[in-house]
Amino acid sequence: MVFRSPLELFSASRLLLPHFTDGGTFQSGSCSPEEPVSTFPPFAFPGLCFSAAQVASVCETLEETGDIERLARFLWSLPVATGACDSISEQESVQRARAVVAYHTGSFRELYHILETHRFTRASHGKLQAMWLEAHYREAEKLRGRPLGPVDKYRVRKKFPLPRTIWDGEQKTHCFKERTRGLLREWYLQDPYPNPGKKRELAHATGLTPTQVGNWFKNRRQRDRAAAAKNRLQNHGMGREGARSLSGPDCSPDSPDGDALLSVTDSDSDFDV
DNA sequence: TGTCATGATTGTGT
DNA sequence: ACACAATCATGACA
Repeated sequence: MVFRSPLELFSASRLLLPHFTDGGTFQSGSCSPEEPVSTFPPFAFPGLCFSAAQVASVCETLEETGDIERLARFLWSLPVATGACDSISEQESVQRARAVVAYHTGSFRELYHILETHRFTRASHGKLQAMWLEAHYREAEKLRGRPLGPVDKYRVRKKFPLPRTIWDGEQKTHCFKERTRGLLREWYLQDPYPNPGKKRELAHATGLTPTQVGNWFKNRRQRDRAAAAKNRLQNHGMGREGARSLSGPDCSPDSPDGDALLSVTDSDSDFDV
């Protein structure tokens, strides 16, 4: 019998390997946080002697097909802690496969350890980051006994930042500079619906992209409208005059909803009232 | 931990 | 294509 690939050979030999699903509990190195990362037997199946590259290739194929159970058995069959295995463990695909298996078996301690102690290339970052976050979300969810909202997830991300092994450290700024915001507010008061030319001009003046400028105006209009609606609701009982006086006579005539209550917001009362 | 302010994204209607 | 509402993401404060 000739095996054309390591995967084929592994497939043929799978009957000899442990099936952790039938009655078995595949929880190697997974059930308790204190357990060592790997409890794979030293040489579960000595008949399989793959080169490091072949092992990596099998890992990649099984990971791609999504057959996590087989991937787990294959990893389990690999030798550990012998000289020849160092080069196998060095393969990124092998570590990534171990991480995938750890994730799918709920062995989150093991997953975190793998991700923290091996440097991965950019190509793997997306998937590994998703696993890191999802694992932490699940743990937090279990702890709290209820699904996490966006803010809860944000806090989990803050508490467990991505390790640099799976993240290039690129940061995004969240708030614009005060000078930038001042400029945007000035222009908004003059025209809350700037044309593309004006947007470009403003983008140049502020150092933002035209998209950012557009987003800022969009958000601003939306929040002004929300504040106006809230105001109307509050003033409902105090008579129409009071409510009307808030919007003023020169309320932008071309505004779509006709109630553009410019800049009477909770947040920006500092500059616009 | 709840809540608010603010930048970004998404889905929908015109 | 554009404006909109709803929502997410992030940072800050109480």
